[in-house]
Amino acid sequence: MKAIFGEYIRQLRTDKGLTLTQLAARLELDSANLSKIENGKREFDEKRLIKLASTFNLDIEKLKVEYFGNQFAKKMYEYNCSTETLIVAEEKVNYLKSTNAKRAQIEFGDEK
Amino acid sequence: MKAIFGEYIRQLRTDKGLTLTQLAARLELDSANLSKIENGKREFDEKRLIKLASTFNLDIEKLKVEYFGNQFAKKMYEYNCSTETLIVAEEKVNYLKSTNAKRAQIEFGDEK
DNA sequence: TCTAATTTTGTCAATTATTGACAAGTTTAA
DNA sequence: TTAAACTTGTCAATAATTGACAAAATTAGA
Repeated sequence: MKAIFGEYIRQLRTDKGLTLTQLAARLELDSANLSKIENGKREFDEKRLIKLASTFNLDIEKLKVEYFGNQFAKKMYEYNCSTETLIVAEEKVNYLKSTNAKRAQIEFGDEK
Repeated sequence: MKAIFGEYIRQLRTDKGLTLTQLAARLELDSANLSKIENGKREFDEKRLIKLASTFNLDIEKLKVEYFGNQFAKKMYEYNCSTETLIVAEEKVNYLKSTNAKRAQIEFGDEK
């Protein structure tokens, strides 16, 4: 289990036998900063998820699960949130989807 | 269902018959900015959760559920994350708790 | 209607956070 | 050793957030 996203990147990288410098070049960042990311001292930026996926041939959907899963876990750990938080989050995301689906229908006038 | 935290604040505020100015004073912010928060145009800052709880006599744990639940839902909606994300988040937060509990034991030398 | 209170919107400087970059250090493995 | 790989520290540049205020719009009561 990798509960820090950087650990996950390090795993991918070392499995493929890449150096920090090599992967950093692919991701367009400094190798020193990639080192910090892998060691949990900097955040990995959302905008590089796609590059990461293509570099390692990963399913972007699964990568997002890993990335945001870590992010939420970190917050919850930091603020000592109850697991109820996640149930509520699920309700709310479903609610957002349903209301915005409706809104989109109205906006595009395809309510039939 | 309130899927925007600001809507939740507005509900609390109007239920208690407070004006923006009155609540803003309690929360130590500008009423214009509180208006934006309630309308989802600015974020409510974590550091004011405690003031919010005490103003409305809310259980801080429940308030955190509401706050972070909204926050996670927003991210998931924005990035179109699968609900699998939340399952993974739960696993990871449990993992963090168990490993850091262990680490704390080692640090404080109270492994007995 | 008129008016005062309330709320909303726009703007912008100040603060704060994040990032990119580079140098200098340490560790690792041949 | 020593060269490559990795880590750490620093700092200016950039970006994001915040606080503050003015002005406009809305609402509610007289």
